[in-house]
Amino acid sequence: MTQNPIKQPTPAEWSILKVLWERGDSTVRQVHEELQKSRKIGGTTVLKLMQIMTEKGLIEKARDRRPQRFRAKLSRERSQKQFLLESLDRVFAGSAGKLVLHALSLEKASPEELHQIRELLDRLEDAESGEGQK
Amino acid sequence: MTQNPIKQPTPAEWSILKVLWERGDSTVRQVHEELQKSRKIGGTTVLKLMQIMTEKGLIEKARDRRPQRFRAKLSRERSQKQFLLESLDRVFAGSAGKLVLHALSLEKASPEELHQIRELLDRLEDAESGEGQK
DNA sequence: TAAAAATTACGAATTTCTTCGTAAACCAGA
DNA sequence: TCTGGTTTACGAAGAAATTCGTAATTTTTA
Repeated sequence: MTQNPIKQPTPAEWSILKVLWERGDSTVRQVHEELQKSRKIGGTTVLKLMQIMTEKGLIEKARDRRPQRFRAKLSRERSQKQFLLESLDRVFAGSAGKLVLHALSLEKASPEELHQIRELLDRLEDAESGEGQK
Repeated sequence: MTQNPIKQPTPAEWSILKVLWERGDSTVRQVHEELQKSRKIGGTTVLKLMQIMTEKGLIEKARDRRPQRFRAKLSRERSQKQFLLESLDRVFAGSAGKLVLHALSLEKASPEELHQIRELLDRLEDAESGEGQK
């Protein structure tokens, strides 16, 4: 077997992963400093969380020398996609379209992003129309 | 004050809400029967969950006569939107565009949905272009 | 190298979620 | 009305998530 059934990160774990993705491999101290900017949290709490995440396989030690550095094992993109896949069933009854429509209606996407979305949409609809004549 | 800081439903709670949304106001027994189609779960477990959900304000009694009926307090749409709003920060670092792009790339939206998405996109980009000259 | 500082391990308390057993309350038919 | 089945309340156990204190270990520095 390769990997245990991939477990979704918990909210606290997402916050740690976010730091690792944004500033690259980091020590516990660095992660702690970053998290403290947005909320009160103890240093050993962060350490413990990161130890558990290591057991779970969410992160790994980037090196063993003493101020250990950790890195996220999965890319941000991969993790986000996984998150959406699981949310689809639980929250949107499988309807990806509903999900997208709701997300768009939040009106929080930038013009550039809207443009990218349109391009992706074009590709998807093209693929769609070609489908019939296989 | 009106409402406590809206708490996201837990996975088990989503599954109960789904039943209430899909078959309308229901008794504990009815919800239980529905849930059992997809997984093993005790009757009193469902009851307890629904009692807690009532305390939290997620659902409410539709009537008090003995086989009590419950209804979801928030619409499915409202709840889904709320879910996305919270996911945005936690998972997508605020980028709604990223969220939509990932969701689309799952390629799980139907042609009709893609069409609806395009229409919404048109409206959003129109609004966007008009923006500059306020 | 010894003391101080930083880092890590360990264990445990707390909270939330999920689960259910048991008992109380209620209702419907005999 | 009595009684048996249904429905509801209550309490509590077990698992997962979050939190941290204390102690052990390692590194730094004086």
